[in-house]
Amino acid sequence: MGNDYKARDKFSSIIEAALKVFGEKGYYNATISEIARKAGVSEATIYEYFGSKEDLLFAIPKEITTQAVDFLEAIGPYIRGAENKIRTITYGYFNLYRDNPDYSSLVLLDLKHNRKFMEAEGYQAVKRSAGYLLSCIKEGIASGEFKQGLDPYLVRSMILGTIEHVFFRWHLRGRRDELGDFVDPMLDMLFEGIRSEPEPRAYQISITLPPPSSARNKDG
Amino acid sequence: MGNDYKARDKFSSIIEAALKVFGEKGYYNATISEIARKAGVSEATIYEYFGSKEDLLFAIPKEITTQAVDFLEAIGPYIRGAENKIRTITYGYFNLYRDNPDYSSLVLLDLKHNRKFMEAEGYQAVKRSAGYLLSCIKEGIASGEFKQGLDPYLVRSMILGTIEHVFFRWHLRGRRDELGDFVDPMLDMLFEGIRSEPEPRAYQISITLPPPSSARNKDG
Amino acid sequence: MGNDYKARDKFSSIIEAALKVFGEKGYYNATISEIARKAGVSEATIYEYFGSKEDLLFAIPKEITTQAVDFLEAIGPYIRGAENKIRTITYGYFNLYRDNPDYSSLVLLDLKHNRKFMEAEGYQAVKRSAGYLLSCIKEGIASGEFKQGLDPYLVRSMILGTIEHVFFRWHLRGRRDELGDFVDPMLDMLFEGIRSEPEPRAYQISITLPPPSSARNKDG
Amino acid sequence: MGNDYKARDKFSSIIEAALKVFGEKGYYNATISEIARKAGVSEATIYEYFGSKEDLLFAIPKEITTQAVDFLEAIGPYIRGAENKIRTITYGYFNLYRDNPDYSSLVLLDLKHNRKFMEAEGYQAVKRSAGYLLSCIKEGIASGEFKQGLDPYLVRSMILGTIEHVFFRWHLRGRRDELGDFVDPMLDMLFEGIRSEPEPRAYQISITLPPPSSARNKDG
DNA sequence: TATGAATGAGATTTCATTCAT
DNA sequence: GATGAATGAAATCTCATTCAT
Repeated sequence: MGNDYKARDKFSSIIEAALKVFGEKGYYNATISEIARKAGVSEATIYEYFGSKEDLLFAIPKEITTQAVDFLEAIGPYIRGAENKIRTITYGYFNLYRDNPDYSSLVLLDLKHNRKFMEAEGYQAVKRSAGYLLSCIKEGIASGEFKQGLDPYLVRSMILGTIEHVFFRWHLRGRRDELGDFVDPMLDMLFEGIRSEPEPRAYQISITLPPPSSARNKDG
Repeated sequence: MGNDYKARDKFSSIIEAALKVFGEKGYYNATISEIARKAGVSEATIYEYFGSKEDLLFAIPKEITTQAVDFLEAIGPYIRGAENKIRTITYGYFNLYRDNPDYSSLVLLDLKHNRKFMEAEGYQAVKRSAGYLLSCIKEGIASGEFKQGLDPYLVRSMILGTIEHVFFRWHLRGRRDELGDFVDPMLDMLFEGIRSEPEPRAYQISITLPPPSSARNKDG
Repeated sequence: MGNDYKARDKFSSIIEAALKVFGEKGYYNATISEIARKAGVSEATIYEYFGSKEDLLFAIPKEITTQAVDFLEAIGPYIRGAENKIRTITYGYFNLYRDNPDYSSLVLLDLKHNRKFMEAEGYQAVKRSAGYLLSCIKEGIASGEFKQGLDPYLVRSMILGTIEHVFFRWHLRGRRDELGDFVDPMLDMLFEGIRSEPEPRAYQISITLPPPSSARNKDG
Repeated sequence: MGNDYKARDKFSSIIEAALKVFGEKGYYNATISEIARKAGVSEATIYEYFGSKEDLLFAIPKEITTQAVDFLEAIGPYIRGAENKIRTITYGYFNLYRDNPDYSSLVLLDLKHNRKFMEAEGYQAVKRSAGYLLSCIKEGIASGEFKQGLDPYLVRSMILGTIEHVFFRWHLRGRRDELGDFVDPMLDMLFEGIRSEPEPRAYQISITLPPPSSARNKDG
């Protein structure tokens, strides 16, 4: 048990070190040796826990994304309306990426480009999160909140694509500039564009006509 | 002249081979040796034309993107309205990425993540194209086509982010599925969301009143 | 401890192999691959112990020269007179070069021409030994053993230059001919040339005069 | 003939460029390409004139040393005494090395370490010059100017070794410091050490004695 | 379980040299 | 004779990975 604890410790410190090193230098320019140094273990130890460099890469999102999605799915039912759910999820991404820059760098600059990742276990968490977002969009269409005939995949691509694009530029420019809150403005635009038109309603108009007068007769 | 022709030939066949190999395997997994084989030249010859592997990578967008941007900027003035201009540019990206999948793979999976690329000459063309898109968005805001107070950078991020995200998935899924035309639906949503509201108009309502009758008095 | 022993072993066998290969072929014509083969390790192992080919080159004199200089400096105080000290040092060089032909080849044919070596750590030992020789020459001048006004640097250059030149020729001629002991003849010449003149002494002369004769008076 | 002239021109400019580049960077770090650039010809042209990089290296001393030796040998007969001849030769080396630093760098740092050079044609000139110096030393011994029993090879090694050593250090220290005239002091020491002792001569001493006086008689 | 030490397998890059024009 | 263009042949160095202890 003490061993388990220590093992968990090592496992975590390796993941943590890998996250930092991968995030800073990118997968290909990172070396196992540097990760080992930063984790305070030997290189060989890393291979005790992870089968290969790539395995280690793939293990990272599994740890982090799972937590995030669990949370989002847990609070989902308590939020009313597709727009609000989507807003919550989007902020989930935003906060996750902003507060863990190494992680977002890793995901956006390394993981996303790795075809093998799609076959790895860690990809499931990512998929779940994207699937959850999709289901909320579909819900909005089904409930009539959003226009009928919308392509929910495209809507999701717009949301995720925008987030990724903005963070992308942020990373490539060295995270220098402040990341403003672009989520609300983005969703405002988007919802404005996809919200269903109000039904043409019949308005009740009451008009009180003045009593006919002689003057009136004259005019007539 | 014969020489020039041959030299240009080699130059092009190296670029072409590099595009293909980089596009397929990614920068780090591509080898000069494979590019040389595919181009039908020796490895050393590649180094005659390009100083290093990275130089070769950077030389590709310079060749391709420049052409595309030149074209867009040339026809720009003949297109009326910000929406139309933006639509044209977006289709420019779409067609370029769809018709040159190796190129889009290269740009989206390799070049964009390379910080050094931002300092390379070839980056200028990419920047010009993004700058042109931005100016059209600004123009739409200035002309009143789009809502006042819009963040043009965010709008651009939405457009580019969506395109990139969709192509991204396409590449990662092995370009299996058909790429539908998502540009029009996307822009429809977006324009709907950012177009200025029509001014509240005064509607003319004509009412023909029935002549007052005794029955009426009774009712009242 | 077993590990230390083995590591020291490898370190030494690499140094030894490098000494031999560099000594035989010269730095530029030697290859890491041959050194590795001769040392019985892989090429990569060499890079575990030495950062680069040049580092390996520079590591050799550090090992060897240090020992030699330590010895000379240790026995220095027990030797009386500048001439004797210089003779001892010169024989130190002579024996070192003669008994370690690969080493002298290395030093004379490779190291001495490497400007970077002058900035490397291993150069210190070489410098110390030359400095020690210089100080003995200065001592001889100060004590009056040698002529006043001598340039001690020039004297040192004559000693070292002669040694180097002779070994040089020896190496270039393939170490065929026997290396006679040229140290004593050389120093005899040199000391003869730089030793102070003996003070002009007063000689005692006895003359026995013949008795004065009449003849003599006539002459006068 | 015009062609011959031009050809000679190219030949010379290649030699000149090679001298400069080899002298500055050393043989191994020099490239044919740089020499070609500096000579204003194509790389291929160099191979028209010289069979290989090494041939080019060896061709340099042939040109330069031959001239110098020719001159020395020509004036030799007009100089009286071995010491004077040796002094003249030594100054010949000194001036040649000092006035053509690229050449001395080349000779001392590259050529001298090249065993193949000893088999090359250009080596003959070097050998002639050393042989001439040796013959002058032998002449001095034979004529009785120098001590009998001297090893003329050792004397030559002392002279050449000293010169080389001093220039060596000069080059390795980047030719920063002024090169004083060390030839005269060096030869003064050396000649002092090898000059034959004057024969013990019979000196003629005349003494004029005072005439014998009465006082003398008393003393007797 | 943990690791120090060792290495196999390549990749990039460099240049002297050749040859068709 | 001159050369632009092409390349064969290596060499250094890097790292993920393994294994005996």
